[in-house]
Amino acid sequence: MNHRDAILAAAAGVFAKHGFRGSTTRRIADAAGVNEITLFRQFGSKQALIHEAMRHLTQSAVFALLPDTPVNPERELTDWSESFIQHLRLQSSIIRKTMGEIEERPDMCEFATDVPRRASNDLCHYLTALKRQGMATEEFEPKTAAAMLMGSIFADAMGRDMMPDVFPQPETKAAHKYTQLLLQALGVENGSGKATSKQTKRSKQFSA
Amino acid sequence: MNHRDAILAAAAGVFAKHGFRGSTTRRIADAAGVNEITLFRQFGSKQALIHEAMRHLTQSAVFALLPDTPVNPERELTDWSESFIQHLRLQSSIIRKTMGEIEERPDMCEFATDVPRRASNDLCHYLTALKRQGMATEEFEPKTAAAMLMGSIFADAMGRDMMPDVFPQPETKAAHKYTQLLLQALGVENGSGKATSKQTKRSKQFSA
DNA sequence: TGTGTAAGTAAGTGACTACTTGCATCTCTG
DNA sequence: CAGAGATGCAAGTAGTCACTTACTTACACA
Repeated sequence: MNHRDAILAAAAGVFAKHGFRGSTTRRIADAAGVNEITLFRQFGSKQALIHEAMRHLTQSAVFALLPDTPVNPERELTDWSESFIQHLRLQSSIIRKTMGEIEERPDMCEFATDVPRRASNDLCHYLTALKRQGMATEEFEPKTAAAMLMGSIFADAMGRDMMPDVFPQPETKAAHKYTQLLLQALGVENGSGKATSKQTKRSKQFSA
Repeated sequence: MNHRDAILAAAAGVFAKHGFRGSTTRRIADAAGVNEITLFRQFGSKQALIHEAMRHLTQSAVFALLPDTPVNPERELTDWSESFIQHLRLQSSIIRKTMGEIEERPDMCEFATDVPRRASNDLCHYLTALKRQGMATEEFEPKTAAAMLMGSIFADAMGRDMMPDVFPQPETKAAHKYTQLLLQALGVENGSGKATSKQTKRSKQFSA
């Protein structure tokens, strides 16, 4: 691996563990297996290095796309939700650090908001299309519905390790459950069959 | 104000702004209008002081209670949601800092999880009662529904100032909108009678 | 008046921090 | 082989941090 890339990866890792203040140049250099001075020669300053590491990280973030026109809402939305929650869980440390430090370092804001912004945009478009195509029998605001699904997923990804008893079990089904409950609110029929099939209004996926 | 209380309040304020590492004893002492040495004589160490300040803070946190037996779900849940979101917004700085540092300082965990734990418990009980009383026509898991409502509110309180365009407008109605959408998912009849779909219903006025 | 307690002042300690300088070493390329 | 650029090493700078020591002041109470 390139020295430069090793340093960037190390910086991201150390930042995820210790935040900005805790990311000493010594720690980053040790993690990268590189002399501390190399950091300064390559990036100029600690701030520039971490800035660069964050940009590098957010640029490489990808997750599932939603189709332009809904076909099987339950499956499409569940796939998306699971991909989204997985991304948030993998990055949970770094997200928590960034959120905690955003008031002191507003320059980080663009990196922190990039992913959720794109996600919200995609989801809103999808929900609007759902509505326009008459696949939802209930009235709803796409933005509110999108904020609810994303918020549930976000809170789960951030909070479950701290208080597992507050979130639905098992962890692996949580995104699916949030998605189903949201579709229930929108009055979207249970999509286990073909999309154009039945007209029933209730979905009882939670019978226990 | 007592010197001790002034120091505790100052510590909480400085922590909310700068986090643990950024909460230097000098900053806290200045904010409290007290000599730096007084901190150490009163609390022994910086860590003990901040620990004490956090305990002091969480103990004084109160928000709206849900009734044991639901009467007017929309109003009761909306009141609760609004009180909860208001609490989270007021404490958003301190919550973000605590979340960001919880991996480095697990001893803070109990303070961070105390409020949401209590909230989740209350909400789950309420939703279970709703179900037991047959006030919800749809099937649902109380824990999933509770996690969704709390998650939406939490994400809104944490994220709106960073990306206002992602959340429903206006800010003051957001908690109400999340609550309504959740009730829609549970199949709880709309108390205000302005929903376009589904059975509209009788008066909701019941309490003073 | 004497005593105990909480607070302030002054000075300093050792550890850590970002960052710099000077010089030696290595590797790649022409 | 020669030169250039990247890297390492040793040492150091100026600053901050939590925390300590030794001494002084202010005040309450008996």
